[in-house]
Amino acid sequence: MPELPEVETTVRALRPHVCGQTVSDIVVRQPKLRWPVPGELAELVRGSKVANIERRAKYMLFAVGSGHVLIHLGMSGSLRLSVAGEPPGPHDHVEFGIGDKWRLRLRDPRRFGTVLWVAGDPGEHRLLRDLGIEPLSGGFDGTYLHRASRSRKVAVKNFIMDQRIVVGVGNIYASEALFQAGVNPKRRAGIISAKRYGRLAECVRSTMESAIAAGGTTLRDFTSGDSSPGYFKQELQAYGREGEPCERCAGVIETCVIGGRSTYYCKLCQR
DNA sequence: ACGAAGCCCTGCAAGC
DNA sequence: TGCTTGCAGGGCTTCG
Repeated sequence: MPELPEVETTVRALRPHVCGQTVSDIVVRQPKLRWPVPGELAELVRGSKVANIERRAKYMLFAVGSGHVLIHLGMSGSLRLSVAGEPPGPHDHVEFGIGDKWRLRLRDPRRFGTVLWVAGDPGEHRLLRDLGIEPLSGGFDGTYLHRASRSRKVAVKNFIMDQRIVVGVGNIYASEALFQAGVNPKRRAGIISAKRYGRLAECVRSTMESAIAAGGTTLRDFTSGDSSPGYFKQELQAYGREGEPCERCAGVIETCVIGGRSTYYCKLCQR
């Protein structure tokens, strides 16, 4: 679930329920995530208010007390609010009491997610300091991509998934944006023209915006235990559509592996 | 500096 | 039915 649009959707959904509320307690059932959940987390945040929730790349930053709780959903994570009293699921590894009404739970079967405490400036944190530009920010455009890609030999799909270049683009939206832009995902990043990067940047942006508008794929229902599948899946034109007709030409969606990740594209109209 | 591969986990679907 | 295999929306780390 968690690429930029899903993380953004999560943050927007949580804010009205969580901001201004006091963290009453923390339960860590499984501290072995991507990195160990800090043992002192509970005493650091218990009794403090959540002042704000922000997103940077695919990370969420909860401003609590004197610092921030940094959360990444990894491959299989989701954050959901349950009403207090509802029993946790088998993969609800970390849980925050929010006020006296809610439980905020990190559910993450594969445990690639992250829950860390950041004491200082989050922008200086080692996980955040080298991150690239936000694709929905003003500075993200074809000129930026073109300049950053010169002499790069990686496939353009890997290039736009590189979080040091542009953040938030994961395996699904990389295929989608390249499909919309008519750019072959295997093409070397360094030989693509500025004009084509202009179109690609627009397509990355519009794909993200459409997905956010569709509500992402997580956290549709706060009070129920499981989340609904989300609407954007219906709008995918390339990802997961192997063998189906291309929506933009007479071709057929094919699949290949780039950088170890499955990739969907149309050989005919993506050059 | 860059690029490719390994690795961290569990769940699920497909194939035998 | 039950086992094995491969694959899954991420990204840090290591190696060449």
